[in-house]
Amino acid sequence: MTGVPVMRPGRRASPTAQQIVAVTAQLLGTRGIEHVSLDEIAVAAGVRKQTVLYWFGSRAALVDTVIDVTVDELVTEVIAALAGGPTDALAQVDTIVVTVFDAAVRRPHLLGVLRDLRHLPSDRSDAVTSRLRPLVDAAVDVLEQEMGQGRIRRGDPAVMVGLLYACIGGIAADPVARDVMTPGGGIAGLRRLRREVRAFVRAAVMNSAEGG
Amino acid sequence: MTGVPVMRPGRRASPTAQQIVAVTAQLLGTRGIEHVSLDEIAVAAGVRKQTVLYWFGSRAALVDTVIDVTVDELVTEVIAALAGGPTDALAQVDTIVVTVFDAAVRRPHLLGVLRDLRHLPSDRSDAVTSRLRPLVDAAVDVLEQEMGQGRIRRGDPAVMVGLLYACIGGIAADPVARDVMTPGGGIAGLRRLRREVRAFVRAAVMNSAEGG
DNA sequence: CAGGTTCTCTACCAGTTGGTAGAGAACCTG
DNA sequence: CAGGTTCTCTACCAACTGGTAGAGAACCTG
Repeated sequence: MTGVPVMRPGRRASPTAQQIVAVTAQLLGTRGIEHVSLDEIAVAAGVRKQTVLYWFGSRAALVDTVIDVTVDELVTEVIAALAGGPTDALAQVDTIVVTVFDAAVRRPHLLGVLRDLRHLPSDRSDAVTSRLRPLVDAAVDVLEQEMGQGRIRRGDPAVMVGLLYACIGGIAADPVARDVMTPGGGIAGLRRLRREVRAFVRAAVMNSAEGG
Repeated sequence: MTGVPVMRPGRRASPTAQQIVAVTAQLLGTRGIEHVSLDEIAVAAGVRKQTVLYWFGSRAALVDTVIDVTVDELVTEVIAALAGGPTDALAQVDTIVVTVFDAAVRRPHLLGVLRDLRHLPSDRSDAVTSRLRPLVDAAVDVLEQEMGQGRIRRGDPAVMVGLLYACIGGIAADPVARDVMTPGGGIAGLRRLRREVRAFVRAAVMNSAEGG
């Protein structure tokens, strides 16, 4: 009987706990998962360190919660965008690009958390992979189907999905890539960048013989 | 007059110092720049912590050296490959993809170090960007030139370079992307992955109206 | 009022970190 | 032999880390 297993059993949706998760997501996503201490989290959340531990039991448990919440947020957003958009593959790829791009620019911590997974124990990245799995599988299905109809360039659809993720994620969370691309920056730069990314991805995925 | 400014003034190419740099590059690149202690570095290099500090003065100075050496190594490799290959843009892009891909697979720490820059002070990533600058500029020149001749899809060449980097770097150092793409793994998987990446990048960059 | 929930407070712990201090031992070179 | 270079040794330091302990104070609910 470990007193507090992962999270306080009572109301898990306590405003305080939610506030802690939100603040922690921000901090971990922007500064790096392992580069933020419990004290910093507590201060940023306007709470004492003991309150953080009261709700989550340990730092690791808090990090786990934050990762899960963050991934779910991203997945939910993408799925919602897909549901409200057109159904042909090229347009859907475009929808994903725009959705993730905007999310990455407006709330950089979303992809920042994903980026840091390589420094965490592998069971953590496995957990994230499994949460992304339905979305990935759906994307693979769409690509495969449209490959059969000649609208999408033939190739391994899973690799295509991975490369799409790398393209979009790279521009958001990688300072090297970002500096190379947008020396100036600013809103106009971002708009132009988004246009370029869309064109790049479209060209990479499209079957050039068709010209869809 | 601070006794030891950055590195011991004597023979900078001391075998011991070189060994320390090599070992540290491995460790930092695979485990994360901030996740390796001086003691671990010393043990891995077969040396005492004081010897590390004797040569580099501080951990930060050692990290700086390692980053510089690593980036230079990567740049040198790419430039050498470009010099020995064909001169048309599409083939050169392909050469870069293959070179960086192979480097990333065989010596993952090369891109691993680049990946971690976002957790370091910005002057560090600026230093890296400036070291990459000549290579980036050369690539931009090539792309611009071939855009004019219609062999490369029109667009912002700097963004294209950034996206190429993101594609290749992403698949090498990102466990999420990698798991998505190569659930099996193995040498055959890597070979197939490389083929897919080449095709993806080629399609993204090529002017589909030509079919080069 | 009783009792649980939520949260703060002070105080403390052991472990790890980067870094310092200073002496001494090999080793090579002039 | 003298003197510098290279490296090890023991010992220590302050700062910070995640985490514990236990008391107490608000607060709401029955």
